[in-house]
Amino acid sequence: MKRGTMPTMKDVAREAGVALGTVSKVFNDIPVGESYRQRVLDAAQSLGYQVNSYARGLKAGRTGTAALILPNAYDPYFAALADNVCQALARRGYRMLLTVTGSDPDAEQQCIRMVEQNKVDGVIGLTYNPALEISPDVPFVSIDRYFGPAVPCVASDNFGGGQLAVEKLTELGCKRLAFFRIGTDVPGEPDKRLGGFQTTCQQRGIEHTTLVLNDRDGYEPFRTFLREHIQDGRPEYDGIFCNTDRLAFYVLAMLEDLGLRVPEDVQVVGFDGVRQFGNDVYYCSTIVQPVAQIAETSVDILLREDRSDLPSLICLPVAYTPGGTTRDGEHGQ
Amino acid sequence: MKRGTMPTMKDVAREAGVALGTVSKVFNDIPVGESYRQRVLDAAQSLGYQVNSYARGLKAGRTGTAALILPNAYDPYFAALADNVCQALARRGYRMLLTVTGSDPDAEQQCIRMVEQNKVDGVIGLTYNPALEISPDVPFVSIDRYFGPAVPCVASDNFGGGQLAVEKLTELGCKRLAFFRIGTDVPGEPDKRLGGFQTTCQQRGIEHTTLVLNDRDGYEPFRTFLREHIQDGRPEYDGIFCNTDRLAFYVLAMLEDLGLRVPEDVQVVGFDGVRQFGNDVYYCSTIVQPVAQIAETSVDILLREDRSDLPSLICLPVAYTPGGTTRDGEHGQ
DNA sequence: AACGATTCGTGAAACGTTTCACGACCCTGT
DNA sequence: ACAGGGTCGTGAAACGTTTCACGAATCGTT
Repeated sequence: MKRGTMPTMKDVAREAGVALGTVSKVFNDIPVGESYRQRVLDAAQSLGYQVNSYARGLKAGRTGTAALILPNAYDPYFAALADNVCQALARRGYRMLLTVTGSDPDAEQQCIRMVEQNKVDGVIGLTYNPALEISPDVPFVSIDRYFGPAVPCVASDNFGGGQLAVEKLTELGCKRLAFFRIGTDVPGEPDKRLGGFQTTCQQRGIEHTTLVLNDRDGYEPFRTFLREHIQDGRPEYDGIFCNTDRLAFYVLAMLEDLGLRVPEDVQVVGFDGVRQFGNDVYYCSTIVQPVAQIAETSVDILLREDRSDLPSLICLPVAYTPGGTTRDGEHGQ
Repeated sequence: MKRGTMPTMKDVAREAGVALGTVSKVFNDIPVGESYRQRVLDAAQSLGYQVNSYARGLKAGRTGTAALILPNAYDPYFAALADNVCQALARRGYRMLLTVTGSDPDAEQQCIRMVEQNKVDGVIGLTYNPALEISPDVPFVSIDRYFGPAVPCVASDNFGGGQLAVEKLTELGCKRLAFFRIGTDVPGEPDKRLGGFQTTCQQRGIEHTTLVLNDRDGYEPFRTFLREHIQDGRPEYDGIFCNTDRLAFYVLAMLEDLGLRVPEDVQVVGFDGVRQFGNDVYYCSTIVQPVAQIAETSVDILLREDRSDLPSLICLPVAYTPGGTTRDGEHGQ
């Protein structure tokens, strides 16, 4: 970056014949006489002046940048989040610093530090690290993970999602339901999907079971479960609610391997709302998380002026969407 | 962000009993006597000092941040790019500013401006905007789009990819090949996929045709083409090379609708290497772009010290990967 | 017509770094 | 023992903004 070549506020002030402070005011939307404002704008235009946001950041403390911390950026749900948060921030004139941590606790903590050190105006984080230290110096909004009343958390209505899944599977005629889940056991909001499932099943007297695995168990126990629960060529559990779409895909594959037909023999519902390439077609029936709303709300809370009375948990409504790929009726739901 | 609460270099200097400049040197890896260095480090540790990168950015001109500009972040290829670029930058101690433009030319130009104004150290851009003005003040690396000899471009070997697709389809026994493409006609590197396809077909005397559509045409012409090229229940073109995986998915769906079997009746190869959730399973047979290498190389060139003799175009090797979903053998290839 | 209140542009100080000319100190060679 | 050269820590100046106390100008009131 060539230096000395960029015009500064001082140059603009000289060109416009006004004081330095006046120029500053113009670029900070502080009321200034219209004729002055115009002169400054013209001068800035002709000089090609642009505010140096590092000088601004240094002096004013606000930098116009917020950070988003994600485990990774390739998972479709996270990618959608990154996209929407970026747009929501841009709409408010903010830039987005994206950091992927690989879910490594050290890396995450390091990222938070980097971010503090970088003096971003705020941090939105989706992290499963239970021991994460969040500096009280930087506004923080957590997604999908409740850190306690002091840290605002935005999440889907995971409990309601579990409930919805049960309702839909029931509507589709399923009699016996199974809940599948794999993943690190962390105190995140997504845990509540199980709660919603169980509670609703119990309330309605629906036969059900759950199979919750750790990451290290791998997916095979699901296959074993499915294989061992076939009677007379038909599955004992005719409705399967998977904790994520990803798991749902595996389950669909396993069912096919086992010769079970979807949806004739068994119905499958996932969670997340992973779409094909951003259009409105979903790979499988799923509880869709309102990603755009999550992003918008998080940004909204993050940038709120009055930080004295922030909500501690915001649950956004999910929706059931039948799967329909372009391969019409493939999953049949 | 509370102010006045953060310790500064001056505080560290006082605490350590050294001069301001010495502290600065320690944090810039400029040689300093070991005893001094240790004293500074200890003092910084005990005060919880962190370099204020906005002050650094202001004074030194380097900010430790690079920007990545993408049309969006949800497309799997772009998402993978964002992920890998972020990691590559992090490995070098840089942060990544991500901006999504929605491919709107104005937005893109606006982003470039914002980014200049933000004084990032460099910009990596994937943009199809032919009229984009790139400021010579900021180091720029283009991905997938050749702007001329003055702007370094990193891309997959798209021509080679086209060639590879023809070779693989031929190996699989295909006799007549079709190339499908949809998307804005821009002078990007991906154009060369067509060139590689055609050239190779001609060289080897393989019967072939191409069907290139504009975005506004939609996908239906492909369906029409496929329907009109069936004879005796078998497709006249038994090998289809699609410009992107996305298109390949549509084509697979259309083939199924038309009652044509993959791979018995017709083989399909896509381009990009879209994976399921970051593991090594691909949805369909495809020419895989080396995303990690593209990211690494782009960052490498962007941050190169000596900017006097930069390459103008770097093509990275692609690989053919048979599709295999977890739904074993679904696409059969 | 004169005075107080209000509005609004002014310019210097400060933000926390990096950089660089300077000088203190030490080592070597005669 | 002294001069010359080299090493290395020092501290002031500068980076481009924002902020704020100040004073000039304007307006309304008595």
